[in-house]
Amino acid sequence: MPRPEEACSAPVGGADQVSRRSYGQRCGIARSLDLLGERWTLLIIRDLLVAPRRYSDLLDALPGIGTNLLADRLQLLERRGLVRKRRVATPESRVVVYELTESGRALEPVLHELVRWSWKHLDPPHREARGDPRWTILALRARFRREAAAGVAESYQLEIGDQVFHAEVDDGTVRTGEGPAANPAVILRADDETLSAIAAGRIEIPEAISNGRLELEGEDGAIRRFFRIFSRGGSPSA
Amino acid sequence: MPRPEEACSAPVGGADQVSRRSYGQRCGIARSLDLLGERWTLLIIRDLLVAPRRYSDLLDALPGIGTNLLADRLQLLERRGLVRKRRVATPESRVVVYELTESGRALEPVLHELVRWSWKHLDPPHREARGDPRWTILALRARFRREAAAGVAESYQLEIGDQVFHAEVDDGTVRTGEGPAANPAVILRADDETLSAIAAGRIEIPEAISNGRLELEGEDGAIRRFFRIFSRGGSPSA
DNA sequence: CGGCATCCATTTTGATACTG
DNA sequence: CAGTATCAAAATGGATGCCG
Repeated sequence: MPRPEEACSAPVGGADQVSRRSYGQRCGIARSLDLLGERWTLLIIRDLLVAPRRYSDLLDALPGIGTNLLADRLQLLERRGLVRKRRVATPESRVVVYELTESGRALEPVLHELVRWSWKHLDPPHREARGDPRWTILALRARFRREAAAGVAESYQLEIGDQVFHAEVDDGTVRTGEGPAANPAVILRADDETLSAIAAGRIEIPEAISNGRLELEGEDGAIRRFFRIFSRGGSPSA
Repeated sequence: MPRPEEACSAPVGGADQVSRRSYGQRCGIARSLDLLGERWTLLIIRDLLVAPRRYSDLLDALPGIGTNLLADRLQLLERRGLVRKRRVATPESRVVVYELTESGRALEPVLHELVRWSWKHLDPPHREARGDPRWTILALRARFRREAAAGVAESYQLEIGDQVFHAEVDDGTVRTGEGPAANPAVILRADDETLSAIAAGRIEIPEAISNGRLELEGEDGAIRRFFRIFSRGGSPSA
């Protein structure tokens, strides 16, 4: 006997599988998870949130995923309208990058809440866990407090391990990205483990500085602003 | 060759499986998904958010889960510290209920963001999808705006289909639950499909009233307050 | 009955090999 | 580099059985 939910799945595409498992519930959470609940999906979105990436970049950033699964997830995400595949013409050859659509980018608040939850309610990560500075940038964004950034317009440079990122704050908004900042008011240097521990609130800034694990360059006022803007508290619900 | 992540999983319990799949990443999102990413897990938490429930209640609310999986998920959630099993002594017999721990309840903002995302970025649900008024109550909570509730202290009664719920607003906080409100300033009556569509912003309130799909009792001022408090906008990120 | 444990058919997944 | 193809291992879904 065929299950009722599958009976009338709309025949949208061509050689579409008939049975992607759906919860079949009239509930925003269940319906979101119908699209996002499979393994790896949200992690792909996480990695694309920082910048568009190529297939092989994603493969590197997601150890264990397996080439077929990555291809499958990207196709699904594309059909679901969360990811777009774009051909970028470089001098030598044309490259394909995957980038988030607006719907995909709109998942950032969901991921912020997950990160915040992990800070408060999970044990510290295992030492052998793999890190990536881009994930730490996302954690930084989860600490962004719009109110504290009102009226501020300056940029910060973050040197995490051997990679350089920037955060441009402009009156209640942030934009983060790879590469150096144009005219940074603060330059922050730390290894990824240190900075992610600071973001999670597991170590204090003065402690990290005196340990030599965190280095800061810039005027005192700007440094204070930076830490006020990227400080904890943003959670809206009680 | 054994995978590195599995090499040193702490031998916590007794007959614990060695290999629950972990992403093995130093990233709050990945680590949260290590605990929450399996199928059904977040839906169980969703259902427990409204009120503690028994095994068979959950089985009813989650069609398709299968008895073994529900038992498995509940055990996992208990070991992970998100769910607590409690024996409640009733006159006739002792009953076991599952309830969220504080860490479990702390996931509510994550679920709110998922619901909000679904409103904006998903197509309307299929007509044959199964609904449950409790999910609609959660959607209502996702619309709660603390600022609009500042200084307000009154309660509302929601009659969804044949079930009755209450929402008590008290100066920037809400408490929702099953059963009637003590002294409701507003009584709202609608079927679940209507109210969930209103919550998602798919139909307007005046339209629903003139269709006879939504009924409101109470003073005009209180009704306006209700819809101001439970209105859209709460998303903190840009 | 409520609360699982067991068995088995399907799906998903992980890992590797292979191709344009 | 950007994927398919293939196949073994694990997770899931469904039915059924057990036990206070």
